[in-house]
Amino acid sequence: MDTNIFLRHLRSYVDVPDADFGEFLKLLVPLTLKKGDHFYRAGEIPRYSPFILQGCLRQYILDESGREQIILFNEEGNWAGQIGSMRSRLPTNVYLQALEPCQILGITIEHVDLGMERFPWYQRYFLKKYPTDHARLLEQANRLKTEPPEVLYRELMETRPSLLLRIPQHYIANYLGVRTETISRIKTRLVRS
Amino acid sequence: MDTNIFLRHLRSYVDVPDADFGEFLKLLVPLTLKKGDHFYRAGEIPRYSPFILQGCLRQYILDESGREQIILFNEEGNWAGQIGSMRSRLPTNVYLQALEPCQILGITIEHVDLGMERFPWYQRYFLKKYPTDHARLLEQANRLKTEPPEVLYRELMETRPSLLLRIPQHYIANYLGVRTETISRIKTRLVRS
DNA sequence: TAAAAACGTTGATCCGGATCAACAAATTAA
DNA sequence: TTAATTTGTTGATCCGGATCAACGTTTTTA
Repeated sequence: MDTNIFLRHLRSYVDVPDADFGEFLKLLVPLTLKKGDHFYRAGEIPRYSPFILQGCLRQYILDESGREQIILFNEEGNWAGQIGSMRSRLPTNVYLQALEPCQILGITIEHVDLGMERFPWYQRYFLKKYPTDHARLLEQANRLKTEPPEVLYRELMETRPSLLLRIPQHYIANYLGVRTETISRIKTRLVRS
Repeated sequence: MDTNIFLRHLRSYVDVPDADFGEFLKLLVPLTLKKGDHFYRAGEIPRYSPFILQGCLRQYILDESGREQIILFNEEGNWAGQIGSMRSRLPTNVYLQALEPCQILGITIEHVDLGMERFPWYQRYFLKKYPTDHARLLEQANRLKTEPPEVLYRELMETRPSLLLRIPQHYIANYLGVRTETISRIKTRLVRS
């Protein structure tokens, strides 16, 4: 199991001494998911926060009418967790599902705390990452509300081209808030021009 | 300056001993805002996180085209802050502006930490409030993207009727992602039925 | 308190995306 | 490897909200 991508992720935020990384890894447990598996469901309190070594997942909620609404996609090299829910012990209301076979490193909230006690850089990592993520998520949510779908789709092509290759198009459509037919038409429009 | 609303807010999350509250209040500083004042702007690191004793504010961002996009409205009895930005010392990218004359209790990040050391209930308050807020915000952002504006407007009438009375309608329109004319038409439709 | 600015309404027209339907292509499973 | 299921495309029609314009009302400010 190649944990290099995890080290690179951490180092994109803070300095991580080579010596620490091996120790730190002991706090996480390797897990695998089959395509379609749910890592957790709404109503549960997740046991692990998952870092994705390989694969792709989607987070979605069920609205009052029972329709799935995709909140975001997570690819390898990122966390996909509802860590807030783990910390507060309040059930989450999101579903986390593997869209491909996945290799995961899972960490419990207890080990998060342990890690922060032992490794000062891990604390700094949180301090830097959390508010940034939160802000970016809100901003993205705002774009989904205001920008026309063609702009959003072009943005995805530029910022996350891999996503468009690996994920069924109707998931993209759902995420962007349009029908899959509309994505089809956007694509032909983009090719023409 | 009536701080009762603040005590009630805290007590809606955790038990606060009467004796503690007076002490705790010393960690906050009373501030006032005139209508139109900005409490902070994008690019700044806010000095205080504001609890609103009286009044109403809006949080908005400026998109690449320079258009204002309202993220949310905050009325009295709530915090309106970008506390993540204060903690991480990274500049925020949101504007916080008073839509009415406001009475505020401001707290610095240093005093937040001090408060958490001194008052265990304040720690529990954070633990309970933060993830809940985060989740609710995301869910609301998702509704703005998926629900038709008439549904959203009716929801506002039920959940935040005071908002519709005190805020200019074009702000509501911006928040819901439609034009002010559309709100006009929704209102007449709702009256008819 | 008068003038200016901000705010809200109504009508006409236009357009983008939804919807429905039929079919094609690609995956998955038996 | 064939059948079944999932996924994607294309066309026709419809509808909700954008846009533009004109006007009325309310709030600000001098």
